[in-house]
Amino acid sequence: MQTIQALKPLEPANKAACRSAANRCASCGLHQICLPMGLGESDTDRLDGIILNRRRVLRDTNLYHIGDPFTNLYAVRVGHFKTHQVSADGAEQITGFQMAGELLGLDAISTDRHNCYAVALEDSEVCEIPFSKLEALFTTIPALLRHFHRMMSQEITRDQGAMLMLGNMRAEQRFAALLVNLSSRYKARGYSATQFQLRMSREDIGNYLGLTIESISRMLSRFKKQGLITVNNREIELLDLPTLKKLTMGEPQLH
Amino acid sequence: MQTIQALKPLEPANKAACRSAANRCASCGLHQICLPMGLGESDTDRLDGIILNRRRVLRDTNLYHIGDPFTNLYAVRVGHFKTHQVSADGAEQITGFQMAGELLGLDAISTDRHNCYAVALEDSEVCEIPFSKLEALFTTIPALLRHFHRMMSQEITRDQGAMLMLGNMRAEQRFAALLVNLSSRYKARGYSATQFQLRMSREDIGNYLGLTIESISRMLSRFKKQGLITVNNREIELLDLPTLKKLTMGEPQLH
DNA sequence: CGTTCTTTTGATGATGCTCAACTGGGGTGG
DNA sequence: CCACCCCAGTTGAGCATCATCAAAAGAACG
Repeated sequence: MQTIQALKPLEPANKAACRSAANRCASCGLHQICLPMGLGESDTDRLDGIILNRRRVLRDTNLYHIGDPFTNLYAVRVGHFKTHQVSADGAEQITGFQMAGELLGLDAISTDRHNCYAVALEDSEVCEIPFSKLEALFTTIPALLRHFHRMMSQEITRDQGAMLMLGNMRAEQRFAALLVNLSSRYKARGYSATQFQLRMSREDIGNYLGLTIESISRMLSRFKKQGLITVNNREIELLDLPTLKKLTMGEPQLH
Repeated sequence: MQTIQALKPLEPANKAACRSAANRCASCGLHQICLPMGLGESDTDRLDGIILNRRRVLRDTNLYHIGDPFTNLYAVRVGHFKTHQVSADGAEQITGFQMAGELLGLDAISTDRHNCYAVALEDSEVCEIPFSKLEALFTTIPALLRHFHRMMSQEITRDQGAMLMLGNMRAEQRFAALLVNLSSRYKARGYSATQFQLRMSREDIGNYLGLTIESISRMLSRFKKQGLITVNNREIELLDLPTLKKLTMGEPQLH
């Protein structure tokens, strides 16, 4: 079970101790994906200087709730998260799954309050980035500001891609698209592109894709029967990535 | 027809002339919605100083194409735009409708190329904001940077709201949500919240909402029959905004 | 006033949802 | 250790929503 998945014990609350070498951006395996991407050594250190807290978030607990006052951005250090919105009638919509090196909280800047819920899909850790201190750094580290803008812009593009999926694709396309997407993100992080764990429940997958849990289950069975994947609970292997990629495209449109 | 809708003639290509008083941010009716929001007089002038071009975009023509190199952001000054994505199989998805005071091009920052198409829905005008010059201003006008971040963040929230709509709502809810959304945006700009023109075609509406043109047409007829709206081509009046708002919520979810 | 494009309306059907029953793994308690 | 429960997931049957196809009506434009 992920709940009791081994995590290196956190250092004592003493902040200086928390910033031992292993916790520094410079020595973090994600620093070429995460916020410090492209920064020189000294600038990375200055960014490091404002990230005083790592925070552990247990499975199924919230990193933040909608409406919480906004003070920090968070970078996922270990684990996985989902973010979700809730509509007026209480319907939930998962707006994204976040993995190591990705930022959480960008949507809160506009209103100074968080505009979604962020929940850990497994026991996870985040780096807490005080936004006001980050803003202060922007004035003296242009490269940091640049990359921050890129990350926000990327989030916009990502969301618009999700709109494309929800608005235009059939169930099978959407599901294939999610698998291919996860695959490429794991690959970018040095993990296998074809074998990984689905950190989210079938229900989460269905919700994200605008489908029901039953539909997801049926597609998993079908893909398995077709020899495209193997599944064992949440462990999945993509046996035929090229065909899955083709599936994301569906029938070519006529006009 | 909108095609021949009266537009004040543009000044000659002479840039100095183009920045006549009427064209300046300070005297623009949108400056409390648009990028200069909250800036003092002198900072507004400095922002003004980098916006040398207004650009006219005729109906059904592109402000930019996907893949175009990114050099400028654009603020809608007059008219309306739509942005759309195209998937691998050629399916189009409209990701948003933009009106006066809204920014176009934020999605291009991440890759230095535009990641969507922007098309004028009617003869329109935009203010061209050279992004590199804007970045230069950021270092000396913190309030400008702040508000820029807010606008990007707002775009993220907006897109995630659209995901909620596409993933969870039924046809009727989506359509009511669009009407209510347009209504509030016109209201924020000082126009009537209940009477306005639908600048986009039925096809555009359907595409944006993930529905077919026939479904849109049927809902318009139904709403009309129910006394919620009146429609005449693209002219629409919302007769019962409270009920429309209720419709956006659909049946309250059980759990 | 014919041509063309957009919109409306109707009839039919497929995709994916709802409801329901069943399976299997994991944890708990006797 | 087994019995039991509980929850997540799977599978099946029927159905609703919305798409598709088709045709006609209305608006725009030369």
